[in-house]
Amino acid sequence: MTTRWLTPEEQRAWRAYIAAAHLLEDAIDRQLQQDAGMPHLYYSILSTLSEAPERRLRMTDLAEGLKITRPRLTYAVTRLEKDGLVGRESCRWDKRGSIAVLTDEGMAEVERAAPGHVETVRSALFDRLSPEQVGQLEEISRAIADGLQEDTGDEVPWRRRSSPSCS
Amino acid sequence: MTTRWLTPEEQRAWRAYIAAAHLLEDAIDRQLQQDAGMPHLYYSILSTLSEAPERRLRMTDLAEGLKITRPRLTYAVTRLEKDGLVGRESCRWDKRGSIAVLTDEGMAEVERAAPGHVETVRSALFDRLSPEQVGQLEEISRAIADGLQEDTGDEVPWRRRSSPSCS
DNA sequence: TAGGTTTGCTTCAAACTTGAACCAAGAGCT
DNA sequence: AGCTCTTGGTTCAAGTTTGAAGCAAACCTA
Repeated sequence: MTTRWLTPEEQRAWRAYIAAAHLLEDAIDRQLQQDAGMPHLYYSILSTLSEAPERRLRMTDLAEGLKITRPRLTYAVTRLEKDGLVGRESCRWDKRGSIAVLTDEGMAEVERAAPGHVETVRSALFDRLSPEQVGQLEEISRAIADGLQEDTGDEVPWRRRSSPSCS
Repeated sequence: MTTRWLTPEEQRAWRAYIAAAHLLEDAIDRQLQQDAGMPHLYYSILSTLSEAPERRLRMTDLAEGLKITRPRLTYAVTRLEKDGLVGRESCRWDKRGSIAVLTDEGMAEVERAAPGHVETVRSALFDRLSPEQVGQLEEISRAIADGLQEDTGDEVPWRRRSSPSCS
């Protein structure tokens, strides 16, 4: 089958998206690196844990939630552990399992860094968009994510993982 | 001033965006790595050069166009040069300058890899979006990019760089 | 309950990215 | 010309990411 090339509109959209994505991720990484000494992903890990029940999550769940590979998460958590911001516990129900726990220090760090981070996200993104555009962005993002996950889609509600606290 | 936290809509949009961006970039990187043995950025470099006049561009212009840092570009071009896909020329008007040139082999490689890449972009992104959404995505991306560039904005049409070909 | 497969996570080497430091060449004074 | 400041590009060390192994604990299925 002959290639369906991108239309001019699609090309423009694609290039604009790539550029914006680079610029945005850079801006956010830079701000967090400055202000909290860690890249965006690491902050996301802390932030995700801070909202989880008992501030703890299994590695795999964390990786899945953040859409990153497990080796990447392992590396990140190892560093955050060295910094004293997270700890690891083993799961007593599944001895293979490893659970990341946000320490008090980690929680404090999230709370300290959050305002600056939010301010950056706001000024770089939401201050530039109309409320309709915010909705559109969500729609578009979901469409993309849904499409890319349906292949890998472990959407099996039964066979659920162990309880979050796992304790 | 007290932090203006994200509204629930903004939070949803932000998270959806982060997830989609990760998934999309991963999918594209994976495909290109498989099919062309290089990450997305490297392909973008080749692709950008392929459309430039005389297939050549100054390093700084290339870095600016792709919104990446110069060290990153230097590293990438060094590798692509080792692979024989690009070459470097020095600019005779500005002896500091370095110009990346797409080789014939590089051009062939872009042409070989393009269909698969486009197919991936299409199936991951554009097949999922309505024409209106494509327009919205472009708008949103431009709003973000414009906002983030106005600080750094070298939007000075005079004081232009040397001619693209620089020869 | 033994054997084979899958799952959860880590480890490893190689590739990539980052920010600071560096160097040489242009530009703007005086 | 000489001096300084900026610009274009690379280099370097430290940090991060990747994909392929590796390993042990579950999960079959017989």
